[in-house]
Amino acid sequence: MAEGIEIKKESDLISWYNQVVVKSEMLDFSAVKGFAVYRPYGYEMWERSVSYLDSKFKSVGVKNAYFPLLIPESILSKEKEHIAGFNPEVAWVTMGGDTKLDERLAIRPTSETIMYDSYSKWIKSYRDLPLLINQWNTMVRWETKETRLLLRGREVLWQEGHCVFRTNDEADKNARDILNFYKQFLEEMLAVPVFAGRKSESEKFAGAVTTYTVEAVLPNNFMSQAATSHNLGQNFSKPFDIKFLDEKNELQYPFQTSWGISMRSIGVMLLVHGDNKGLVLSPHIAPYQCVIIPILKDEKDKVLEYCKQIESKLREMGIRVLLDSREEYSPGWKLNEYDLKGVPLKIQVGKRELDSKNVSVKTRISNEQSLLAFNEMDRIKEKLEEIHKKMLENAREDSKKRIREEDSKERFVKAVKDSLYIVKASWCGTPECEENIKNETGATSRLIPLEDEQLINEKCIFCGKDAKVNAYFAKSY
RNA sequence: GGGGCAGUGGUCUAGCUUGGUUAUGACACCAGCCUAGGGCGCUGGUGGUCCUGGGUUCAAAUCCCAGCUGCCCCA
Repeated sequence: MAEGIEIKKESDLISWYNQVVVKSEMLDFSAVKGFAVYRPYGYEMWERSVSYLDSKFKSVGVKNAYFPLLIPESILSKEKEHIAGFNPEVAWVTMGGDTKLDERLAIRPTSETIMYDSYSKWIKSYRDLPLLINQWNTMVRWETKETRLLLRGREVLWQEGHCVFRTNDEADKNARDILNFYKQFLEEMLAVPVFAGRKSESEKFAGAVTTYTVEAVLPNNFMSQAATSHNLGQNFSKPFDIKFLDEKNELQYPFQTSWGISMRSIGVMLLVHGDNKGLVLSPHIAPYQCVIIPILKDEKDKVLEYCKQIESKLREMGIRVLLDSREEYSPGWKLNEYDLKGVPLKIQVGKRELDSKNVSVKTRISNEQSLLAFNEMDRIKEKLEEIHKKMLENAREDSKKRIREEDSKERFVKAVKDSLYIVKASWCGTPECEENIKNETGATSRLIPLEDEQLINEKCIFCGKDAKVNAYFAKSY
């Protein structure tokens, strides 16, 4: 069983993070660098995420399918920017048993190429469009830098949606609609507020026309990309020879999107909400929303019987509840254990509660304890909703405090270099300027707001040329 | 890509500088007793490729080299 949290969140964020993720029994390291083990407690959060998102995707007509893990090099290389972007981090299969393969096979770093190879066979007429397909799978990118549980692994659990449309407008709308689903997921399920925007030229997906992104603010003034959605234009339909005949009997190249969210989003949630006692989970994602801890001293059997009544009542209400009646652990031990695991509500029940037909309810976020009558238990449901709302609100306020508009280059460089705060500033948007910013500060542009905004300054914060957009700058995981 | 730090029963660790008896302690785990409103207590017990491989040596957890894993810094 897990022990206490020794490393504080504020003193060393990553050590703290590794500690709570492992000790809460969500994930573990494996023998291979960058490949994590997802234990039941962690995997259940992913299952809940999958089920939420899957029904969102299906609500706009997207169907699930499954494409191969391995991609022949000739197919992966068809789109030039795409292969240039991914080549350094592709893992290759070169042997089949003892035999060297004639053509090496890439373990998918993403599936645009293998899927569009099929799409070119399936799409013949405007009647075949739109084609809306998603797959839940894992991909492998051979990260050479440091890897981190959930945040940057070599194998990533995710979904990738790949849609094909007749017009650019339809494609762009799809990319934005999905981005909106991601934003809803992060806020409604994980209580993680995000900023939506688009990526700069150098940060966008290899082969995309536009990459939309949702980014979360972290407690160390980093930003983390929680999901992306790409408008691919005709950049893939042309090299992959995906064509359809329109109503006028003319051959056209369709417009495509691809979009994905990974289990990193769960990691971001842990960073945003966790504290020195462990995880803090939104009731919407928590495997257990509520744990009952019996105080088994006087009238043990009656107390236990009462606990079971409470358990079944909560279960009837559709609440995910755990009654932990193990006698080998003390109540105090259990309180600490479920704090570590982030359970939103703890219900303590002993002789006192039995006699008064009450339950004592304690929240994870504020550790406030209150008394609730047995016949008022409907309020638990409200309490859970309040907790989620409060978590989102708190995180939103915290995010805002960490962002500042800036118009002095000197302060900009210092702020992002030392992660003092996240900077929003006017910017020229060119790859050269971004490269220089990265070299000097270690930070990059994280997003450019979607709506047209008034420029903070006429000139670029860094190079002083004419500014084109406002952008957020921070280091990232 | 370059550099640095770390790795000792399940967990955290002492020992390493200066090689030498049976590898230290705490927690966890198991048995029994005892307890119970924020990590109870007592007694006894199980558990070790000292990260892996090689080298130096009469002798390596300890010194040297390489690799693996984790973390940090620089490009």
